Amino acid sequence: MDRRQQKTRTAIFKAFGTLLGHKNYNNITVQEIIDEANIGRSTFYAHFETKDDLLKELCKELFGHIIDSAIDCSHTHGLYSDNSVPNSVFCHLLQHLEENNNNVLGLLSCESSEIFLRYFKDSLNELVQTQFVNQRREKNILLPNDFLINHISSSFVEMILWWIKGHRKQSPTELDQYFRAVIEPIL
Amino acid sequence: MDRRQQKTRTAIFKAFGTLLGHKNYNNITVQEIIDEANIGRSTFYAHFETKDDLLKELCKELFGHIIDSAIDCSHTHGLYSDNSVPNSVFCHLLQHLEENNNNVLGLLSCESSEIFLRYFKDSLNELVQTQFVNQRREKNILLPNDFLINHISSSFVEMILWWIKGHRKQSPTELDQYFRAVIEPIL
DNA sequence: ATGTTACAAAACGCTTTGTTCGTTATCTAT
DNA sequence: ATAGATAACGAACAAAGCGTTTTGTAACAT
Repeated sequence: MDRRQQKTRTAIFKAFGTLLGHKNYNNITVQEIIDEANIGRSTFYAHFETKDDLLKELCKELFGHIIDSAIDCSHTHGLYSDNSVPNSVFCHLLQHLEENNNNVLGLLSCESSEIFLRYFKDSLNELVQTQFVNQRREKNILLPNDFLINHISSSFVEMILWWIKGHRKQSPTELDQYFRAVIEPIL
Repeated sequence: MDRRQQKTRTAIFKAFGTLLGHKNYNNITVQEIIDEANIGRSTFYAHFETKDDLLKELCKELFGHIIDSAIDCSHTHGLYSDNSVPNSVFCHLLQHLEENNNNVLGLLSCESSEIFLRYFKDSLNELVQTQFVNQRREKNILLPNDFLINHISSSFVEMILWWIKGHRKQSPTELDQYFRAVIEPIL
């Protein structure tokens, strides 16, 4: 792919991320993104139809990578197959988050975090679907499968939100413990 | 209070609700609200500073009533004090929701439901805080209190979201069972 | 009945949006 | 190295939406 395209694309993403760091999504204008990215107006619209489109593409890249990495992880040393740390996809996810490549945490911490968390949850749902189908016991036979999946990924995402709002005082391992404590009893 | 004020206020709320029924919040213009409510432009701005302000006020009225009613309920026949149905604040909440006064369900079902759910969760947090403090056992001594509260109200709200997305096939009683099944094991 | 207050309607300046177009700079392939 | 393709620039544009102001009218409370 043309280097120029790649350059402007990342410039836009970076500028967008920077702005999100100290402004609400709704209050960011396209012009601000353009200025921050130092590109021409028509160039922006050549890459993205609207601001919403930019958001969607950013999320696609962001969470696409995260989930892919999680799936890889679960393939290489299998879910719950041994007790070595990290022993769950979620713990792996948490550590991946704390490494904070691509400034994921910055985006999840910003005023408009809700938007990203919602995308995040959708991605997670697919992951949980593939990972937890075989984890069910007789205990919860009365619970519909999709309810359970929704509950698990929601709990994870909302934990992240809580974690961030509390200024990330806990380590990934601690969070993983909390998460297990509320999820494993119902599996 | 002046009858005229009350009339326009409710007219605006109603128009806003109608529009939200088939348009995304972000794509609704003030002018559309004005036309739908059949009022003058300046009148709208005499009542609400912005569209966001209108949203906030609507949520305040909506969830204020719901939570108040829930608190009343818990006072009158006490939480978990007897086994009569409804025996939990949440079951009461669910039934209250299904009665659907003020078109709460309509708003929670619309494209912009996320916004309302977020307000809903904030209100719920306070409720859970007051109701669940004494419910803890030694079992979960390792879990921070605010984590638990967040987990409980998040789970409830996300269940509602799941319920609505699935076209509300379950009854309040069923939902209450699901909710207990994922919450009580960790208390 | 009277003073007060809310509403309607129109016009206003301003900001933001998304598009167009001619020019310039930078790439890729040969 | 060069030619042809393509991306970026930048200025200008119409259109849409916002929030304010003003003037006149109707409804209200007491």
